[in-house]
Amino acid sequence: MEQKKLKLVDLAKLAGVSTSTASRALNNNPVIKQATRDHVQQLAKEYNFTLNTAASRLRLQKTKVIAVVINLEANTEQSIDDPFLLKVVSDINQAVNRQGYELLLSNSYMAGDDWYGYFIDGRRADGLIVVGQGKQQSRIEKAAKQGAPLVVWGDPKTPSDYPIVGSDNYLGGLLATEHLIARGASNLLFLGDPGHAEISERYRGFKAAIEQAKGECQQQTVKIDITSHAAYESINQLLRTEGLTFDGVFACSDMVALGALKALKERYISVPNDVRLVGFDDIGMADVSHPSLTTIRQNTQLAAKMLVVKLLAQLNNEVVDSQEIDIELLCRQSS
Amino acid sequence: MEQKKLKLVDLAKLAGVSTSTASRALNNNPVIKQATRDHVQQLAKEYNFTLNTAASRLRLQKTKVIAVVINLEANTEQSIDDPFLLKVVSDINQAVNRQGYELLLSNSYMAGDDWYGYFIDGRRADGLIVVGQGKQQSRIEKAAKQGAPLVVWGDPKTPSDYPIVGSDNYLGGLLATEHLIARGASNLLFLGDPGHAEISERYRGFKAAIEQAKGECQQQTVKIDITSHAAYESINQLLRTEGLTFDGVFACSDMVALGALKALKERYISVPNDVRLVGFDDIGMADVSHPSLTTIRQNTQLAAKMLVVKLLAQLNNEVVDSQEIDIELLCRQSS
DNA sequence: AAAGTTATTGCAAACGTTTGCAATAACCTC
DNA sequence: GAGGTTATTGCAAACGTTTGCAATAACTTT
Repeated sequence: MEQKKLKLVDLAKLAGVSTSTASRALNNNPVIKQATRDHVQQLAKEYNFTLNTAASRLRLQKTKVIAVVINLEANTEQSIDDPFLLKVVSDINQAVNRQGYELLLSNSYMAGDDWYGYFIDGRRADGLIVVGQGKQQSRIEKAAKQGAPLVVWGDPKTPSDYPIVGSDNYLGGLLATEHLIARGASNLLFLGDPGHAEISERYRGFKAAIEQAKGECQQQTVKIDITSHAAYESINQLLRTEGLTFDGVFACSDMVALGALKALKERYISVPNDVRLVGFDDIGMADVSHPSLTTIRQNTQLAAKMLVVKLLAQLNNEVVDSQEIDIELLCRQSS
Repeated sequence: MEQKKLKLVDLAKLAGVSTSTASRALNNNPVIKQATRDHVQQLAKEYNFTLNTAASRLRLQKTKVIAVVINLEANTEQSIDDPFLLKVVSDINQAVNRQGYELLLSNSYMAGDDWYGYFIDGRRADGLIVVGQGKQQSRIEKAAKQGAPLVVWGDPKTPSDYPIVGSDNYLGGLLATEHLIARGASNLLFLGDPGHAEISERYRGFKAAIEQAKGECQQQTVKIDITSHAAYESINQLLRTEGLTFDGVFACSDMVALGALKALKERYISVPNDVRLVGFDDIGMADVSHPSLTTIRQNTQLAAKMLVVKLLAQLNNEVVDSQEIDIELLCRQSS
């Protein structure tokens, strides 16, 4: 069953041409006569021929691979299991493939701190997509400074030497909060970690909306890790110690919102009647939860496409900027 | 900033040894004097030296890469966004890295039908982990027959030429259903697609539990795609046309369970009082939903580890079998 | 101190592509 | 049909490692 692997030279022999001709024929090089090209390609199909990518990469000095690295601080942040992040990765995977590249999935465990050395010098990938700005960007900056083709999913407003693609988080926060106010909330709670780049923009939007309301609104902020569990705990805690001191919640992510929702429901606080709740992301669960979750939808599919396009542009030595992706308020039952 | 990439021969020159010695020193080959090894490794660190993996792979004829291919029929099944599948991939990623391998994330879009040719002959990876048996296993079988080192996440009871790692789905179905009955349900509904390998085992467990109950139980089956949306729709439909004809639901996955839960809550049918509900998987949301979801927990972390171990064993020419991973009933509020 | 071991290093070939350049084949033009 | 142009092909080098084998260096032993 297991046959000897066919090499280019063998295929060439079968076709009765030289290796160079075979190579060019496979790559559809127009310098080769059409008939010869067809013949070689036909044989390649017939014999299930595949190029040895290792050899090819060595010779070409490029890999046709894009590395995706998930950039999370180990302890406190969103975990790698966060459904939104995984969705982003999955969308990037699609986008990468559509451009004929392959996707090397990586985390800091393998790559260490020297991303340029590991991926680029090591010829593991031609470029990097970093998912998650994190709180600390030194590794990204270092890689960029060394000249790694690189693009980041994060907050596009952050000034940087490298392009960042992400949602308009400020606008998202603004719209979400305006919506809460419009729905009658006047004691607003922000649930999230303003120390985190993307979240801080959402927080800025939150504050701006309250500002606009000219003192009609109270606000408070509870700083938590970006997990549903932390949200659940902190809302519970808050209700226990202070009682129901708010009637509108802007959660920095849907997972956080769902954690909060659970805590509220357990105490028979009605959403949306007693408390209006808005999340962020529009993960699959937002629609399935009951009440379904009003949220700011991030267009991850478009974002993924832009990430890849911008990365390929860099490989092509073009200069590219950061880009904001439009968001959208999805009004559902929770508000 | 961008310096010329250091090659092994340059590093050797710096160390004052030959390329061969440098190579062996880096690989910690004991034939090289300890002092020399230290010296070379020290220099490598200092100059941030990285081997060119393309060259290395060409020479060694192996890649230290494992390909993960998500094997889903395009149209009807769980989507690639399914949180459980993504969790599995994420756990595999961890396990792969822990063994010093890298992970090439792939779907059938790139690999086409000839996985052996694409991954193995093409020297893109040393072995394959296939996630999802799917309904149709021909591509897997073909790759296995051609001698691809390969291991599958799926239903381990399926007879096969290749090792399958997965949960004891039959037992899971049995436990879930016994639990429903123990909680007083007697009109049971199975929600899922028994045409799918893993689900069919869960279904077998479901039927077995009912059998045990000696005619005390009624049963019905609603065949749906494995998505929360399909579940929501079908429960809605069922309630509309037939009314509440069941008091216990075994959903073939948590996403399905959550979709069902939403439909029930919208009609003010109490879970668990009117209807007891059990899911499968234990995704993150199971705990966050309200009521929290009783479910059969799949130990994906252990499974991922076993998948990788078994794949590496194959690379080592050992013969390996399928393996069942223990499951566990997590009793929460929905039952 | 010569001969025999053993520890350590270096030479050179090989892995399988791609491509610059030279060579040949095919076609024109007058 | 000789000379010129263009279309098509092949030769051979290069990409950067790793490793079998031969060579040398460093010890032992007598």
